Amino acid sequence: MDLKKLASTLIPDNDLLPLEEYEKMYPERQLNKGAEVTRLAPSPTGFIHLGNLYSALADERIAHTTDGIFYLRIEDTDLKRKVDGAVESVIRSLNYFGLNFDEGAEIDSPLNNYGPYYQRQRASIYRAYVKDLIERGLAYPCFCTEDELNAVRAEQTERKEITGYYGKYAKCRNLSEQEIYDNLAQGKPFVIRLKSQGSTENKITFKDRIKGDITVTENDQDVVILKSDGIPTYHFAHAIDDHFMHTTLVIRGEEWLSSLPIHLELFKVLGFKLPSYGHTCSLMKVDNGVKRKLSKRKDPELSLDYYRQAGYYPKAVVKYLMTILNSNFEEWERKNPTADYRDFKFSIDKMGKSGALFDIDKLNDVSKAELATLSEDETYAFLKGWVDEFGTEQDKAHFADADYIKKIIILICGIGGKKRRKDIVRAETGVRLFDYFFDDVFNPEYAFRFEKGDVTAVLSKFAAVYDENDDNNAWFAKVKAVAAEVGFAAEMSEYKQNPEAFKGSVADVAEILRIAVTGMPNSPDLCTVMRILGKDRTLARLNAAIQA
RNA sequence: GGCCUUGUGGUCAAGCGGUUAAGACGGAGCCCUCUCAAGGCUCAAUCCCGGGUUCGAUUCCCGGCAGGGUCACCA
Repeated sequence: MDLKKLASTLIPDNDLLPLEEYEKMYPERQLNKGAEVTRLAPSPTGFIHLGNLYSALADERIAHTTDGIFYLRIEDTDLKRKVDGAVESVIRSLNYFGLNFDEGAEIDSPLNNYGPYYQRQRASIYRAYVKDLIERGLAYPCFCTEDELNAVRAEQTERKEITGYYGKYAKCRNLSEQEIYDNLAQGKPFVIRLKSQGSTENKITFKDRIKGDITVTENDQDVVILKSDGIPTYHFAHAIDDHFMHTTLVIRGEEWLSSLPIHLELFKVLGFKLPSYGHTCSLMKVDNGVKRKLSKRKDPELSLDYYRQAGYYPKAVVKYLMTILNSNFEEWERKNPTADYRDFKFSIDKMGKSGALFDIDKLNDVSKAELATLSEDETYAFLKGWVDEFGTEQDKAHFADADYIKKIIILICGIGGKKRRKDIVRAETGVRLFDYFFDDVFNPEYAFRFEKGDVTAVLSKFAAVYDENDDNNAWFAKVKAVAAEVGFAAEMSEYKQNPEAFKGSVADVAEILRIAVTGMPNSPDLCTVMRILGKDRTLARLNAAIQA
């Protein structure tokens, strides 16, 4: 068979360059020894999720801790799944979480020498190599229809055989020259398949950077490398792109492990050096007692927007992911409490081999700890940002008064005290902590645990002596005095020794005041709350509670 | 089902033939205290099962069992 003729019939393109030219166009990168080139290669199908961020973080950390390159390539070979704006969304999302690309699609960078970074724009490179494979007898056209393929698969399943296009099932593999040209003449659509040289008899031990040694069999499937629309499949594009873009380390989800044999064969027949691979395990969750992979459809917590809406501090999400990615990260952080997480020596060897359950409790803990490191200005800026986007109209109005809000932040976060408070876990719930400082949303439930007469006595007696200029000691002395007057123990120690002798304790008196002023039995330092509210509103609330 | 892969407290996990089997989150309790939060202290809780190998297995081997992944002209 005249393979040269077949190749130019199948791939008639006249804009293809000799293969050496492509090699020259994409020379070796000039990087330091040990520098890793990693990439995020999403399909523009929609929005990036937590799983993507998880592996992107590994990519980004590895590249940037080795003085390497982290780039963005768009795998848009499936036109059916393209969504407008997806690329910008990916970049924006990653930036929001503090990850930046050095190079790639839609990235403004002088390093963009390995593009185009959209696969659809790289068609001629792929086609040149497919053509070469055909000429070398390593690829062939296949005219099988979808129905035929489905029928074969059904038959294979029936007989409990391995499904796919291989061996005796590879009908078009041995088509005669005449049959091929007849089919072509009839205008039948075709795909190009790899003529696999492998055999499942042969085992290959492969070293994965995350999973360690993995035993796989050689590929024997005549996989499609060029689809009928002339665009390559993922497998082929992966081999070509990661070769020419000089990716040194491919980090991707473990769902790719099963197609690794295909990639191994592709790199081999193409004569390319194999990059190293690290297959990450998926984030899991427990659903009805069953552990399963986090799903885009079923699990809102997989969406990155979920975290933005819930008001998680972006760096907290990243740090949480770091704790799963490298379990020694937390220990390092305890030893270096003020260091930037980027100073941590990220190591691919420390990455876990099995899928971690997504743990919202842990995230919450990381998040509140992270928020507790911010100044009042930073806290204000963060909460304000959330309020502007997701808050109610009242929230927006409240947060317009920066000075007032900052006073509350200093109280709620314990800024300036010995120990920071960690009341704010995330903005969505944290903003609610401000509500009782605003009359328009203050809506107390007076759940007093004492007799009306005692409550009224406490409230009115305290109102009579309250002075907003009192410091905490003076203030508390007055609370104690009121307690004593109404038959409550002024000292906790006295009360504990002899509880029956009193109606309650000074703590209960404080509770009554607190409920009247904040509407809740718990709050941060009441004295400060009153001072922030100011004398008039404090007294008004005290009186309102008496009336109620 | 075939193939690949994983299996240490509820969760994330150190551990690499001999350990009282770290630590963190979560839980319980105590202390502190005007409540809450924070903080300090304490407690409960783990090596999937069965065979080997070995003086000795959580660690090595084999077999079960259980989980996960994957079997497209999607990536």
